[in-house]
Amino acid sequence: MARKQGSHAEITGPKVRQAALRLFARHGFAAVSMRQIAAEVGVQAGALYLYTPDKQTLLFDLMRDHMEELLSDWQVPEGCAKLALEAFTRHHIRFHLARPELVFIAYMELRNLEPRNFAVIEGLRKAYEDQLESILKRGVATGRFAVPDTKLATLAIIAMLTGVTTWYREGGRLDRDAVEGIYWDMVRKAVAVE
Amino acid sequence: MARKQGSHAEITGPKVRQAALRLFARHGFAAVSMRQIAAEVGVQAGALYLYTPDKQTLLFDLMRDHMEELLSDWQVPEGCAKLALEAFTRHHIRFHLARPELVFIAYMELRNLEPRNFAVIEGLRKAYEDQLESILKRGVATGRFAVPDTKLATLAIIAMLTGVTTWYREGGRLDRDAVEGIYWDMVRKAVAVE
DNA sequence: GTCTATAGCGCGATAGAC
DNA sequence: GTCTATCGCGCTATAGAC
Repeated sequence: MARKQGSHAEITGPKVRQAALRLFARHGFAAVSMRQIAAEVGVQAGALYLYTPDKQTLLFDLMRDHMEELLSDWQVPEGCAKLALEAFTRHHIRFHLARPELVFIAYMELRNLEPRNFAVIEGLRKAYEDQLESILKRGVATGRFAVPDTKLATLAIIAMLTGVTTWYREGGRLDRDAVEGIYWDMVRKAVAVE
Repeated sequence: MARKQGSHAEITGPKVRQAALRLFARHGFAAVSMRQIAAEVGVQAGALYLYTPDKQTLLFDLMRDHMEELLSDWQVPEGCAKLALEAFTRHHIRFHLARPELVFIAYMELRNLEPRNFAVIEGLRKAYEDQLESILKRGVATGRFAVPDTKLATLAIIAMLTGVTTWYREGGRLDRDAVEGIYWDMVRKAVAVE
């Protein structure tokens, strides 16, 4: 397919999303201007509107794609609930450490979504929580786990695991495998039958 | 002390802080304008500057006062590490559930602080984390707790407990005491010697 | 596809009347 | 202590040249 001089749509589109991702994560959606994003990409502000209808959609697309990838990347293992819980724990940490900026945005910018967009993201988030809760329920039903309230335990575990993104830094004291192991140890014990 | 007609400094000052608290928590610091705050208080935008030098200070004062109260409200119990950990857990949940808006702001608006203000808040946050870590270290030293890494466990526990503010609603399925008990059960088991 | 220019608006903060 | 008025600026989004 022929390409006009100065035409870089295939490159510039992703670069716009990438720049928005970095700046939203660093400064927050409301604090970032379209001019800043354009400067990061290396185009004029007006040119951004070739790649997104508006600033809100830029945010929503980042969050929706992130949540959909989180869900599609994960398959509940069938067998033993304990193995499923370990797989969930390790996958959650791996997935979140691999894309800290998206995680941060998906967590912090919910209130900047328009109501319709918010509902979509909340639905995806709920679906993800249900994955963990079903594992906990399974373990409780088979007597492998002891949790007083599966819904609350689901939220507590996800909060604990997601917190890893607030302090983990590449090249720090612990590598990713070590972090996974330590968190799994705490999760395992927290739901254990005494 | 005589009061001029139309003078309401003793009332308006706190109302400004209160309005800023509500609006920052709901929409985020960067998304809230001084005009919105003024409208909430029932004065004109210019009048706000009688009570704060600028918008940044309004945010910083809310966060600093919150963190200082969090610290001053808490005294580490001397004796048994397990009792100290239970006291910390229950106090953390009680304190956070009692002021969800301040908690939300202290957590979400760190990146909107100027560097000097950020350093102050980070210092207070670190001091609070140290309270919990010292309890965990004490328990590990006396063989009451088994945690592979006290620093990581500190952050994991705080993340888990603070997460309660994201879902707890007054008048919901569980009251505050029940929530405290359930979280304490998970924390207790997570650090337990097997 | 990207540019320049700009419409139309809201912002934080200040000045000065009352 | 609060008001009105305003400065100077930056914002999102669009129009139209190239």
